[in-house]
Amino acid sequence: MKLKSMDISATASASSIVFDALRNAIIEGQLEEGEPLRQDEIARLFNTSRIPVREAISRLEEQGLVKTQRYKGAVVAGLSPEEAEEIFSLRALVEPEIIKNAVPRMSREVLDQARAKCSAFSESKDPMEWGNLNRDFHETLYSASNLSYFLEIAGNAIDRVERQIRAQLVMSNGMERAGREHFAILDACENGQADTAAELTKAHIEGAKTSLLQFLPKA
Amino acid sequence: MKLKSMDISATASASSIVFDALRNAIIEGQLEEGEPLRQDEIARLFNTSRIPVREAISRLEEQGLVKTQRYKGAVVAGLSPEEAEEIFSLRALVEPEIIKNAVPRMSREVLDQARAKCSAFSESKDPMEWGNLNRDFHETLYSASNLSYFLEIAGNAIDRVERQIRAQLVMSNGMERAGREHFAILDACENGQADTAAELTKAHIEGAKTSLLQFLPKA
DNA sequence: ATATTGAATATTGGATCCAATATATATTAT
DNA sequence: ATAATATATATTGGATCCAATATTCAATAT
Repeated sequence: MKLKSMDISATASASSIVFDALRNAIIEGQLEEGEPLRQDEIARLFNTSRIPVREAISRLEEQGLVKTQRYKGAVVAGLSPEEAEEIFSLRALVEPEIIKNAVPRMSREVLDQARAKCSAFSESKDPMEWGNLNRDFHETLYSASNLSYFLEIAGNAIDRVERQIRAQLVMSNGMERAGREHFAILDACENGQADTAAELTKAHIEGAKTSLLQFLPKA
Repeated sequence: MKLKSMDISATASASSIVFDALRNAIIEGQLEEGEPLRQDEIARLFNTSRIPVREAISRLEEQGLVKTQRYKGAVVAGLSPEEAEEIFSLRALVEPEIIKNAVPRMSREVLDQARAKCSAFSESKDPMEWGNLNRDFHETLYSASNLSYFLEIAGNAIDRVERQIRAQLVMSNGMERAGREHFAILDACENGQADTAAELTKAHIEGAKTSLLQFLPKA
C-alpha cells in the first residue's frame, strides 16, 4: 500500500492564506492606497469567518502595509515622500550587506537562474510583469545569502514601497536603466566581486529612490 | 457645562492591552525562551476571550518575539548566536544614522533628560532597573530624530535581543563600560558632534554584540 | 432649501460554541 | 515489566452570535 503521507501541521491556515492574498494584492497594486479592507467582504470571498481575516489584518498592520483605526477598520497604507526616502535609505544600508554576503556563496545554479531572470526582465514587453521580474531577479541573488534577519528586514522594506515602484516602472522610462544596472550587478556577482556588487546595488537603490521620489506626488 | 471629552476611539483594545503586556513580559525576561503562551490562560488572566489573545500573538509573531506552530500554539522565541550577530549588525548600521539625524535636532530639554537618564543608569545599584534605564537613555537621544521608519526598525531589533541583553547586563561586568560609553555619546551630542556620536554609538553596539555573543550558550 | 435629529443599516470588537488536532492517562497485550 | 492501543483531556482554529460604534438615510425643524 503506497500512501503519500503529509505533515498536516504544514497545511496553510485560513489566516495565512488570507494574509498572503492581501499582501500580494497590495504589493501588486490591486488594492490601492486608502482602500478599505472590509472584514465581512474578504471573509465571504475566502469562504471563511471573520476571525482569520482579523488576524491577517493584524499581521498586515505590523508589516506596515495597512493602517487600522479602532472601530473604523483597516485601509491600505499610503506612502509619503519622507517615508519613501527613509525606506530606500534603509534598503541602501541593508541590501549591499546582503549581496556582499551572498556573492561568495553563489552556486552556478543560482547565477544561471539570476541571468535568466535578468534577461527576462530586460526583454519583457509586458509592463504588468516588470514588477515581479524585477523582484525575482534581486531575490534570486539574495537567496544565496545566509543573513536571514537582514533578508527579513529587506523583504519588508521592499514590500512597503513595492506598489509604488511597480506603478513607477510602468509609467516612466526607468526600465532601460534598471535593466543595465541589473546586468552590471550580475556581472560583478559572476566575477566574485562582492564589494563591486555591493556598490552597484547601493547605487541602483539610490537611483530607484531618486526616480520614485520624482514620481510621488508632493503632499 | 464643563465636560471633559475624550476620543473614544483612542481607548485601548483588548488585543493591544494583551500585546503590550506580553511584549513587556518577554522583553523583561518574565517569559523565557520556549515558554508556551496558553491562549486560554492569558485570556483568563486578562478577563477577555481568546480572540484578542490570538490577535496579540499574531502580532508578536510578526515582531519575531514568539514562534507559533500550527495546532501547537506559540512559544517565546529563542535567540541563536547567529541571529544575535545579525541583529546587532543591523543595529550597528541603523542606530548611528538615527543619532546622526538626531544630534542637530536635540533640544536643551532632550539633552537634560538624557543626562539625567545617563546618570541614573550609572548610579543605579538595582540590577533589575538597568535594562529599562539603559533603554531609556538611548530612546531619549533617538527621540530627537525624525527618521520614524528607522526608529521602528531599531525598536524592533532592540526588542528582539532585549531579554538577553538584560540578562547579560545583570550577570556580567559590562555595566561600567556601558556607563562610560553612554557619557561619551552624550558628550558628543551635547557638543553637536553628530559624526562622533554616530561612531561612538556604532562602537558601543559592536561592543555590546561582542559581550552578548560571549554570554550566549553555543548551540 | 438647509440644518438638525432620529432611525436604520453597516461594520467592528469580542464572547461563546463547536470541531479538529495534540497530549496525557488508562487499559490491554506481550 | 514494557509496549501498544484506547480513552480522556487539553488546546487550537475558526464559525456563529451578540453588543458596541460608525455611517447612511429618512424625517422634522427652521
